[in-house]
Amino acid sequence: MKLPKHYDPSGVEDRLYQFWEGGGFFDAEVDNTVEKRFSMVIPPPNITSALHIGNALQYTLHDVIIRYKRMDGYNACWFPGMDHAGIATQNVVEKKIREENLTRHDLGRDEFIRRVWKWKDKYGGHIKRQMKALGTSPDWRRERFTLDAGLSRAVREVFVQLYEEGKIYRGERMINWCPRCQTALSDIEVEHALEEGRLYTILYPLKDSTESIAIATTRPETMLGDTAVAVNPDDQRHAHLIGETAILPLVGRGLPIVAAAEIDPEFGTGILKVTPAHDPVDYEIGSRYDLPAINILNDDGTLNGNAGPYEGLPVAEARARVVEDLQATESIISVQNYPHSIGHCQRCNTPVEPRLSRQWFVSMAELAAPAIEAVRSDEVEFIPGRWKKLYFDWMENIKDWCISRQLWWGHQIPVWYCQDCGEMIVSREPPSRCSKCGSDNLRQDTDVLDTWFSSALFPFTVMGWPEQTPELDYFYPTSLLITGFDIIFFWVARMIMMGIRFLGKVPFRQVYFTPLLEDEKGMKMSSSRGNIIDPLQVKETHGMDALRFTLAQSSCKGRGMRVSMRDIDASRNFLNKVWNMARFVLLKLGDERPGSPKRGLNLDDRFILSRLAWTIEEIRDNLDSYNFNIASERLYSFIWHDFCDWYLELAKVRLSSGQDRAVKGILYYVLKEILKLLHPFVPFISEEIWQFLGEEPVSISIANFPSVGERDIAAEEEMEDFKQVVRAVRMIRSALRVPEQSMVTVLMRTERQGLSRLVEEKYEALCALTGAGSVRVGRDLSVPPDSARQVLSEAELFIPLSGLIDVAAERARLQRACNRVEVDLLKVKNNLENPAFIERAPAAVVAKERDKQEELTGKKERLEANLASLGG
RNA sequence: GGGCGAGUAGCUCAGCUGGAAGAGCAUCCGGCUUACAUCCGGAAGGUCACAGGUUCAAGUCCUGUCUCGCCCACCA
Repeated sequence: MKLPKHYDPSGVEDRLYQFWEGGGFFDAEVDNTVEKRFSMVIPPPNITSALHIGNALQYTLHDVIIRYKRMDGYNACWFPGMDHAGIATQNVVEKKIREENLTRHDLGRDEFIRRVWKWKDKYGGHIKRQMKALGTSPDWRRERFTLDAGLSRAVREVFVQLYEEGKIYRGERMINWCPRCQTALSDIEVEHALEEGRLYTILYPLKDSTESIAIATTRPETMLGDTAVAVNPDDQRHAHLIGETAILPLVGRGLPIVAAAEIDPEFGTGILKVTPAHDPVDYEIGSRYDLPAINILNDDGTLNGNAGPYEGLPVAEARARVVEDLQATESIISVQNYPHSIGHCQRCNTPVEPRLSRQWFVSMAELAAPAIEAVRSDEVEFIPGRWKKLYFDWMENIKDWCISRQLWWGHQIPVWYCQDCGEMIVSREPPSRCSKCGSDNLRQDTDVLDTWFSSALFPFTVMGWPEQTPELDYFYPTSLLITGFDIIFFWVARMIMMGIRFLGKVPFRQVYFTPLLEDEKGMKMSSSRGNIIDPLQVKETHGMDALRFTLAQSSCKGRGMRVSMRDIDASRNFLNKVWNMARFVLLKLGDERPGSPKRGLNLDDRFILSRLAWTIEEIRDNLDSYNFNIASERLYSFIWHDFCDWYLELAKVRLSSGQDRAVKGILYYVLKEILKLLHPFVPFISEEIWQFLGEEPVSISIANFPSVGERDIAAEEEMEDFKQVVRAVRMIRSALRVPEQSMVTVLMRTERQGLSRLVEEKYEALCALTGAGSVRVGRDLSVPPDSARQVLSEAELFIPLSGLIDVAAERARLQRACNRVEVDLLKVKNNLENPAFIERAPAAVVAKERDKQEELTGKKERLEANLASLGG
């Protein structure tokens, strides 16, 4: 059986995935006899998700690491799962039933939830199939869903415990309300964006006076909820107003004028209208002075009965009408354009309304303290470390977390209210009767919990908590979390807090934050911008390995990484190279499967083994430190430039002369090592080739990851010399347009023993790799006067030219080379003529500088002589 | 208003603890050389954003400045 000429991923990938899954190669068992253990939990994708390039990146990096660890002898487990994604999923299903002209209210809660589950079974979890297409290797048997029975039980357990210790409470607070989703949101679910708005300055008359005060606002309609006016007590212009009463235009309500230090006298007129029910600052002031809070909004964002004649209008319309009416009474003295920041719902981008509302909250400060310490002490290590600062800034000023959502899809809050006596019962399981009055007329709180509440528990609930499972003993804390920095507050911080609180241990030892994906112009990739790369399409055209390799190779430590189709083309080309390299080796091997030779190694062998050793070391180091880009670059350049460009080309010569026995063994050995190194990055193609080899183990996914060998620096340096000779001959031939067919004699004059010996030893290879017909080496060669000359570090090459060369071009080239050398020489001279340098620089550096000077001087002389010989 | 990150070849980026500017793509020239034209060989291309400073020595360390990107913040 021979490898086909081109690697065709389609067909291969799916077949291999089935082979892996069927063979249980990704499964991990608790095994206390194995000390080396490694675990990760997936950032659970939403059930509504389709695989986009962003999660393709994250899952690829997960998979590189987990496969590497698995091969490296770790009992490595990757726990998969999915998130019920409260708002997102509910929105999708609501949209769907809208096609039947139904709202969720038409269906009722139970029926609606039944529909969502139905939807989940039918359409949800595409992403799981897509993760398989990507080649990811979690232990699928351990998959959990945040809303399944076990995790729901854990959620109730956590809720009740936090409630019992007073960390969860219910209260009326200023929250963010999305009028479209009709639910409360937490502060971090609000995204601020600068929008063009207007600043209106409105006159409020003073009671018992003919005077008015001017107040600036961007939201005139909220005046309907005004219950006071405030000024800064230190503001000389306005302090005298404190204690007086202003009259609210259009409404006529009297507003006490109070003092508030938070008012910036520089802004607007320095006077603030106070609307306690619809602004966080106003709420503060309101509660200080015990002012009434008048809510003017319905849940859907229209104005309510408190707005009098404006009742029923949406906010925007109400604003226009209020402005109109104010203008009619000439109460508006100025309107100016004023761009300002407006909060929007993260899910539906509707402007949110700050609003006073009765909700459930988690008190965070106490939970945060040990979580801050855990990161400060590197018990949880952040990589890159700069994200620590962001974490600390947020955690040290953490606000209470609004966890109740007025949705139906989610974990319903485990609180019941007695309809008879009003008692509130917080319980893990539904109570049958009221603990106070014994009534069975109980009703559960209708709200559900923020989706992130259950996500925060995922690292331990995925292992079966609150049961004391062997998995928790063995795999918790997990070793590593890989995620995006955009969910550092939503998820990472909360997991750390909950892990410490409920398990007494941090949930993970390290967090690697991936960069965010950008297109080739540096724009954030998003479907709305239309600049995304669709992984499934790439699978069709290039294969998933090409995508995986590109993503790993682009994953730098910056904030963003740019990826374009060109990069994926380049990866595809690389994999084609790998394929053909394997094809070549197998072609030469036939049915042989030689062992790796220990004796009879020549320079080429020693060179490639040494480069391999270095490459393995680099890959291990860089994977261990999550420098995926460097690891992939090292692998790429070893395979392509060390192995294919040099070792294989040299091997051809040796194989054709039929003299070398070691070469086949080395070819085969290095091929296998390369496949193993490749496997974490490009599992499909490496497995496919491995299967052709018929090697043990049956899957490369459980082969041993290569271990670091000894380097042979001398061999690498000697080979470097040889490469330089080859390159010099090629260059001079190319520059002078010596046709490929015409055999030339290269004369090499060198003082250096090593070089001439090398040329003699590798004479055949030198001719083969350069197209030279013959090479003569010696100190005193007689060089024909019309020779073209190439200067090597310690030698000169001549090609006798009987025919024509482009003298002018060659002279220009030499002149440029000469200039470059002169610049370098000048720098060296400056150093050496500087007494301070001689005195203070380390001796080794000074010696090196002297060597450099000698070398450059020689080079310069030769170049000049050469130039002269061209008649320059 | 604070904070973070980036500015190195036409493009995307390496360059770790300071000691002769690197790679890949793109470009140009030459090649179907017994695995690969998704390839091979060669070349060209850089005041390392700017200005100071520390040092014998600065993409590399320090201080400013500019440009871009992204977070956070209750100036209504």
